[in-house]
Order: sequence, then structure tokens, then C-alpha cells
Amino acid sequence: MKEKRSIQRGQAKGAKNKAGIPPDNREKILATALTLFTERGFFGTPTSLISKEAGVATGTLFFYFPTKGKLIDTLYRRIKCEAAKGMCRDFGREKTALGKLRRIGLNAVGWGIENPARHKFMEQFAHSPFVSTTAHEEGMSHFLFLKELVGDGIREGTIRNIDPDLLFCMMASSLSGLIAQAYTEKDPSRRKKIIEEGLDFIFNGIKT
Amino acid sequence: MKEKRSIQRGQAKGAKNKAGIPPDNREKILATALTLFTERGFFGTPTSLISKEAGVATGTLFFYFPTKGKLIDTLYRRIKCEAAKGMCRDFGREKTALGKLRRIGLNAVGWGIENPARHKFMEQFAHSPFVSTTAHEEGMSHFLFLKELVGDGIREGTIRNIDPDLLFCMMASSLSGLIAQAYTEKDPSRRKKIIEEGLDFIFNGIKT
Amino acid sequence: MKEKRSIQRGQAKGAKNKAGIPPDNREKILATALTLFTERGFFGTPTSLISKEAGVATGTLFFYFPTKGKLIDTLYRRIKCEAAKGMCRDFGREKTALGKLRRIGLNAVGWGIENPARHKFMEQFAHSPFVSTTAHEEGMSHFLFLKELVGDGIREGTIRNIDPDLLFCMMASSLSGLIAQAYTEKDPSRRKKIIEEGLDFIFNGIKT
Amino acid sequence: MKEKRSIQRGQAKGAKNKAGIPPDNREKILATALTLFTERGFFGTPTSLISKEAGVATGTLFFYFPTKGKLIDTLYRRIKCEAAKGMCRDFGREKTALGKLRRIGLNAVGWGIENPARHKFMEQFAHSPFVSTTAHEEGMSHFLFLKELVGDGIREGTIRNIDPDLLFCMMASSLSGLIAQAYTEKDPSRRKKIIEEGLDFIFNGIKT
DNA sequence: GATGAATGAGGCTTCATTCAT
DNA sequence: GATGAATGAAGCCTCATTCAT
Repeated sequence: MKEKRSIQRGQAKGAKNKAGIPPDNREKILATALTLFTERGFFGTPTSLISKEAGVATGTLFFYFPTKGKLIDTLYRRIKCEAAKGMCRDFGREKTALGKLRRIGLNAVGWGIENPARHKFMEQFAHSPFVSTTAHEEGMSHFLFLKELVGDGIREGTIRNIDPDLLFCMMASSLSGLIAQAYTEKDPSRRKKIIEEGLDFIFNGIKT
Repeated sequence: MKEKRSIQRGQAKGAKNKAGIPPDNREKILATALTLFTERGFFGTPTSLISKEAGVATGTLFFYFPTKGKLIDTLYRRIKCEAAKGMCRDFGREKTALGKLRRIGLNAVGWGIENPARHKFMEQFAHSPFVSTTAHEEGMSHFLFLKELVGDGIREGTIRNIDPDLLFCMMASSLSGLIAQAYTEKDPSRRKKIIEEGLDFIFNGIKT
Repeated sequence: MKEKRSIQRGQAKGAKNKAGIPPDNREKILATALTLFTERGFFGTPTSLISKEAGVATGTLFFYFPTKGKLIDTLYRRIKCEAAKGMCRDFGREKTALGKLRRIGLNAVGWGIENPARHKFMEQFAHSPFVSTTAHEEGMSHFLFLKELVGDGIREGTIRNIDPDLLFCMMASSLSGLIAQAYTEKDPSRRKKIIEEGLDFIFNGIKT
Repeated sequence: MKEKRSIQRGQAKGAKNKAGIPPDNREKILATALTLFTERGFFGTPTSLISKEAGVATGTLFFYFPTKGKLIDTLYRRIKCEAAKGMCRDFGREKTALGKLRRIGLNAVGWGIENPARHKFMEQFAHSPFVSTTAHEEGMSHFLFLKELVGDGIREGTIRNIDPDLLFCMMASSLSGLIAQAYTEKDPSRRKKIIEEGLDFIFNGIKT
């Protein structure tokens, strides 16, 4: 029972692959987890599957993320941050708050369609108990400026005077619906049309 | 444990509901499952917890529902059906398709607020892999008439001429956002205001 | 992924064996755990081994003991209690505190030799962090009367006037050494001699 | 992390001990392991924790000790040896075997109190399966001369004529109890009293 | 000599499901 | 119909050990 201890274990694999580029297991795990969580949900995705698909050992996952929860938290934070960045492209160019908001909406739809897995992930875990409260708060923080923008627009007179919380909430949910719908249309020009119709739908409800 | 139950077969065993009919075990299980699935998710709710909270033995649950999957499927079907019924109250009274649609929207919000657990359940499992495809399809079927209604409205000229699928999809997601937002406001008159503003938002985007 | 759920699982085994006597899995588990913990230590004994040796499924162990820790706690409490009972046989017959104490010592050695696994278990886990503090306290409580007995003896004049805590502690450790030594001697009459010599050693140190 | 260490080979890298010689990694590991094994047990102490607390890399530990088992073995051998040396201080001065034995007992108690971690370690692993049989045997060998000493005393007439094995065993266990008890008393003079009372207890049982 | 990322067997525990009563 | 002890696959995570740098 004691001597059984010395089996062959551990097997340090070169930290770089043949091309000399570090494969970076941490990133491989994050990428794999994103796909799997999105496809199968949190509980539907065993850590063992994540590591297998990522091509690393089970232990490796836990070397980088002490807990399955920490893994999804990390993913959530990162994606929320990326989404916020994706939304903001060039929106400074617009003059009015309404213009900025529409630009942001357009960016959001574009980002969502280009990053379907990320978008689905965000949708799925937006209110999930598997993501920690602090991660949720941090994620939300990137979007708080939108409420201010809505406020600006109302003061400016370009945006209808409704409860900014309500407007924010409904705009977010409509955009999400729009992304989903636009994504199903693969033809570029028809997709573009859908996006514009959808944004019209939303901004008819928003603008004064 | 629990107070010994043994009176008469199919009889008493504790509280009767208002009608004096004992809520049979099947119903107790469904009601408990609704609450728990909503609060804790599918994988977060062991069948053992459902049966314990429902006050029945573990085996009893499996007598009525051979599988946990069948249980959530049953729940999903039933709630989708109830939701559809709830939306349709009095909508025949309205003359135009737009009027009908707005009535349905109002009903939907009302139903969602009065049945928060059911609403949350629907949201949560709307795209869930735990609900079978057939249950999803059956659930969807109750809402298909809405697309026709949108088509009617376009032909009628009361509804803007956008892709009905898109309109349906965005209306659904906006309503969902509105329910969530309205539910957070507990004051009746302020809540009413939010609902109206929200419906205006949506129908500004819809009407011609 | 969903349908995979319905594999053949669970396999209720008759609660009684052929003789009609309930095999009582709970007791089988306790007995097996006693042996294995004694032979291999707490961490050296996987729960899987306990259940295998006890002839039950892994789940069964956790049905009775929600935790490996609870299992060893239960064992500890029970054995401490048995040991205390074993020590007290007929000690009421003796007149003096010293006499009672010697009777108890004799009983203790006898019990330890007749129950070597239990004795070894007590020794091994007497100060173990795997046993909860409350179990340790409960275990200790059965032996507290001994300190009073020592106090009686000192007042009576039959026992030397040393710190009762010290006396108690040294008596306990000596007895333990005596049990170990006596157990190695299998010949009954030589064993008896060892026991008497050992008790003499101890009580020479104790009596006035 | 940690302060970069790189000066000169075998040099500095932080604190030097009294002799100005840097306690090399091997010693740091042994010292850390002693503390941790004592506080948390063998299985309760991951090698990773040992190396972290010792301020070395995981690999370093395995450079010096190919196995966790070899590490505890080394520790056990060393401590047993130190304990034996500690017991023997000045015992040559005594004339009779009884005197020598009492001197040894006194030294043993003193050593145990001054080296509580070492003492606890010895107690804890005295019968442990984690320490190899050969290490146990080697450890025991340092104490074999005591049996001869007992034999001498019996022949001499200063020690009671009991089975030397029994005497040795009981003396060892009593001393151990005494150390534990004395250690709890922090006041020097009261501690001294306890030690003397304890030794009296033991030697009343030993002397003729 | 030293480092620490990587490995994967194995440990504890959960839980859907069965079936004798 | 109802019960609940029993089952065992599978999940999350730990940790001794290795080896390229």
C-alpha cells in the first residue's frame, strides 16, 4: 500500500509547440469553455470535457482556474468587456446622443453577429447564478454609461422622455432579439435590411 | 417522519384546496418543481428535493414522471399553454389587428406580472436543452397565430411593413424586457405608467 | 446528450437476506470502517474501499453517513462509549476508591485486549483532527468520573496526593502501554502475569 | 515572486542562521515539513504546501527527496536520533542503573518540552504506516540500550524484577503522558513540580 | 541545482433511477 | 398508488510527481 505510491505520473509537456509559438493553455481552455458552455450550459459541461476538448489534462484546467465557477466568471468578465468595447467603435463621431445611441446599437448588432458564441454566452449567463455577483456587477459597470447617454438625449430633446431604466432595459432586450433574428439570415444584403428595419423599430420607439 | 398518512385511499392526507379536492400528488409535484426549477435551475434542483418539498416519496415522483426530463417537459408545455391563454383574454373585442396586438401585449405583461414564477420559468427554459425539441415546438405552436395577426395588420395597413418574423421576434423580446422592468416596480400606479410607456415604445415601432 | 439520461441505474436490493435477518447495512459499514481506519488510517482508507469491503454500493455509505467525517465521528462516539461501559463492570463492588480504580484498570486492560481493533482505533484517533471537537468532548465525558474517583481516593487517603489531572493522564497512558504489551503475549497465564505486573507498576505509583 | 535570488551559488538567498551558513534548501524543507506534518498530519500536508512554506519550487522538494515517503522517513530517522541523544545527556555521571534511568527520564521530559514539535511528531508517527518499516526499526535501535539498562538494574537490585519489555514499554508510555501534561503547564515552578511528581509516579513503580 | 507548468489517477460526494415491500 | 433504501455512473477537485527550461 505504501510502495504503490511511485507509479509513473506527471509528464511535463514542452511549453511551446513545434512552431515555437506558445499554445497558451489558459487561452485554449477559455476558448473551449466558451463554446461548450454556450452549447451545453454550465452544468451540462463537465470540466473533464472542457479539458479534453482543449487538449490538456484535467489538472491543467484547475491549475489556471481553481474552480469551475472561477472559470465561468473569468469568461463572463472578459466577454462583457469585449462586448462593451465592440459597441463603442466610432460612436464619438456622432453629434447627438440619439445618433450615438443608434451607432452603438448598430455596433452591438454587428458585434453580436460576428461573435455569435460570445453573444449567446452573454444572453445565457446574464442572470445566471453560476456567475458570481461581483462578476455580474463588474460586467454591468461597462454599460452604465448608456444610461447617462439616454439621460443626455432626453435633456437634448432627441430622445423621448421615458424612464431611462425602462428605455435601457427594453433597448437591450430588443437588440438581443434583433441579433438573434439577423443571425438566422445568412444573405448579406437581406441581413443588412433586417438590421436596418430592426433598428428603425427600436428607434421609432426611442426618438422624439 | 411526517405525520402518518393513512386515512382513505385518495383521501385527505392534509390540506385540501379551495374546491375541497385534495391537490393530488401529481399536481403537488408539478407546483413544487415549478418553484424550484425557477429558483435553482434544472441541474440545481435534485429530484429528491422536489419530492421532499412536495411532501412525497422519491419513488412517487417517478411514478408520475418516468424521467426528470419528462417532468420539466410537462411543466413547460403546460405553462406555455397557460401563457398563450392568458394573452388572448378579450382580444377578440378589438377591431384592428393592431388593436388586437396591443391588447395581447397588455395581457402578456399582465400575465407575466401576475405569474412571475411561470414567466421566469418560460424565460429560463425558452432555449434550454433540458426541454425536449418536441415540447419546444408544441409550446411555440400556441403563438403562431401572432404571425398571422401581424400579416393581417400589414395588409390592413395598420402595421408597418416589416418582416413579420422580425417583428414577432422583437416584440417578444421587448415584452419580456418590459415585464421584467415593470415587475421591479411595486407601486401600482407607477407600474401602470411603466407598462404604458413600454407598450408605447413597442407600438411606436410597430404601427404605421 | 439528453436522451443519454435514461441508462439503467438504481437496483434496489432486497432489504433482508435469505435468512430473513436484516443485514443492516449501516452496521456493516461501521464495522468495516472500524477495521480499515484502524489498519490504514483515515486518509489511507478511501470511502470506496469501505463500501466495497462492506459489500454495499458507494452511494449507500453516503445514505447513512453524509460525510466521511460523520462516519468516523459516529464510530468514535460509539467506541468511546463502549470502552467506558467495559471499564465499569462490577466496579461498584469495591469499597475504596483505590480498589475501584484498580478494578477499572483491570477491566480496561481486559476490554482493550478483547477489543484490539477498538482499542487501536481509540488510540489512533484520540487526538485526531478528523474527529470533530464535539465528538471528542462527548467521548471524554464518559471518563470524567475517573477524576472524581481520584479525588475521592486522595481525600480517603488511599491514593497519593498528586495533581489529579496528572495522575489521570499518566494512568491512562500507562494502561495503554500495558494493553499493547499484554496483547503481544498470547499465552493466557503469562499474559495474566504481565497484566498483574503492569497494574502493580501503575498502582505502586498511585497508592499511598 | 519572492525576492529574486541569484547572488552566488550556495550563497546568501536571504537569512543566514547563527553560524552564518545559509540554511540550504534541504534543511528548509525538512524544517517546514516537520512543522506541517505535526500540525496537519501526513495526508493533510500536500508536498506543494511544504515547498511553498519552505520558499522553494515544487520541483526542488523532489530533487532532495524523491518521494513524499522518503521525506517523512528522513525526518523520522533524524528526530528519533536527536531524541535519543537528548535523553542521554550526562547520564554517565550516575552510578546506579536506577539513577541513570531516572536521569534519562528527566532528560526525556526536558527534551520533549523544549522540542514540542519533534515530540508531537514522534508520537504521531510512532506507529504510522507512512513511515517505512526500516525507518521504524532504525529509530527503535537508538533506544535498545535502555532495555539493557533495565536488565542491569534488576541484576543490581535497584530495579524491580519485572519483564524488561513491559517495563520499557510502560515507562515510555508514562513518560509520554507526563510530557504532554507538563507541557500544558506554562509556569516554570509548577511545571517543575509536575515533572517531579510524574517521575516519582513512574519510579515508584520501578524501583525495588 | 532550481523552477513551475503540466499530468492524470484517484478521492469524496451527488443524484437520477429502481424495486421490494 | 406510495414508500424509501439501495444503486453506481459521473462530477469536481487534489496532489504526488515529472521534465523542459
